[in-house]
Amino acid sequence: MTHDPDSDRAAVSVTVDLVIFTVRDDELQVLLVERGKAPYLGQLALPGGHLRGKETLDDAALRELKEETGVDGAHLHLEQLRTYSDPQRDPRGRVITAAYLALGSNLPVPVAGTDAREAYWMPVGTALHDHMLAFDHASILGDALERARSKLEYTTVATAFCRELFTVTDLRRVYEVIWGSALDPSNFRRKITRADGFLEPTGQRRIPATGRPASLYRKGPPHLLMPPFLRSYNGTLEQGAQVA
Amino acid sequence: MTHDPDSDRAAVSVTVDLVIFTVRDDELQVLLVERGKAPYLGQLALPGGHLRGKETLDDAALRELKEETGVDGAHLHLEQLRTYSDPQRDPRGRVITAAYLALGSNLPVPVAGTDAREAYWMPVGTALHDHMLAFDHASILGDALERARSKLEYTTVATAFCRELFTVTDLRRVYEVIWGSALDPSNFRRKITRADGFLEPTGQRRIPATGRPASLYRKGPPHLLMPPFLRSYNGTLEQGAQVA
DNA sequence: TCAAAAGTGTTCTACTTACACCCATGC
DNA sequence: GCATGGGTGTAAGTAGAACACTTTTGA
Repeated sequence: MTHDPDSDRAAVSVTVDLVIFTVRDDELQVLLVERGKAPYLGQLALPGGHLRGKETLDDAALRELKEETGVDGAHLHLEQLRTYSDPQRDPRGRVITAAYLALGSNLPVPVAGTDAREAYWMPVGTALHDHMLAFDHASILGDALERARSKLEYTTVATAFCRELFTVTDLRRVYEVIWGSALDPSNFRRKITRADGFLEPTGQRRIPATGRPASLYRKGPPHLLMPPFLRSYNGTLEQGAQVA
Repeated sequence: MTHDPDSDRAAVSVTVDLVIFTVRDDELQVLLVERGKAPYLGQLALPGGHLRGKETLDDAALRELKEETGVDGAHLHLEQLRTYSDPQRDPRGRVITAAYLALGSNLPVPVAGTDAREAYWMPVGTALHDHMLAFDHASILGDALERARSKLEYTTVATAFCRELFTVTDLRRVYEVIWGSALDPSNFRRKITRADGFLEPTGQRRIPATGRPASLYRKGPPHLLMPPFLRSYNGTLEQGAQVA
């Protein structure tokens, strides 16, 4: 916010990139678009676009989300992830990008975007392989994945991946898919049904193909999980980016 | 990162603002500068400056930190907090700012900055009162405070507030000052001396004015605290910014 | 009656909490 | 000695992990 008239201020373009996660086919998938022009022509990239004159980054993220998925943002979780600013990240010039993380359920198979790009859902593991993504998007995607994983520990956002009505088992599958590990059904049920405000009972039930019907719940308001629901102890992992 | 040649791209200036925290006089204090020009002439603000052509935001944050405190960043913790982008946040025009959080110990009383601004350490509680800060800096400072508080739960960054050599009680005071609540000395000691890699014993001791000498430790490498060291249960607080 | 999934109960262990108590130093 | 802070021990309560067991449905 200050004040050095003699410094060489960068002429900067600002974009917003979206990491849109959903759970499909028992996998965590991310929405990617095929680039229609250079650089990285034909390669896959995160959806995104330029910040406009009168909007906040949040506005821009919501607008891009709507353009790419047709979803209006009311029923999904959207949060700012981090801003990426390597001067070399875009060969065309100085472009910094604010990355956003969006978590949703039941997101539509995307239609062609505004400039006729093809968009696809792809498993996150696949997208992270082999320099498949343009720019620094693999790095952004990696950060988003870690953020999603840890948010599942400390908050109730996992419900953002579920439909309007869902069972405890539906929610457990979200955790299992995103954490990549199996959870004990009994302990999971106890934990989250006790956590105040995580689930709202509806009294309705869902009859499965086979087996006992399951109670259906609605998501409660998003909040912190207290106590948190920790992944199994991995040892020592650095949390968050540190500069120095 | 994309691709709408016809959109009205914003002409944006990019700055970096620093929330530099230190513990002085048993209080959490933040470094503020007195603005030397309009807008908000004479008011207090977070130190910061414009992003330059060939640097990352991290580089810019380190540079500003050095300019404001003379500290070279090697001995403190620095991380990106969030980017603030309200179109009205700066009356001069479109300026978005990437806020950084810096945690340090024993930071010097700042000298006059490059453009002869006065800089002060001020208790965070005081700085948050009464619209004292320029721009949206009170909001940034509030976010930084919450980030610092929660990082103390999940990581070992609290040692960033301590000098080279410190006692368990020194570290406990950091937690008490930042969380604003008293902690049981016995349980605190057990918890953090067990946490692998939090503290490195030095074999040295410090003789206090009165009482038994205390063992001196050095900080271990920063990492996640597992299991975390949770603040006492506050109920339901929203963690992190959510857009929709 | 059987398979399958939902849901409950039980035991063991580990961690938190609260607090009593001992230790090492200066005065 | 005694005051002061450093440091250890311990018992009660709570939460997680593992897993046996019961319930409810369709076939």
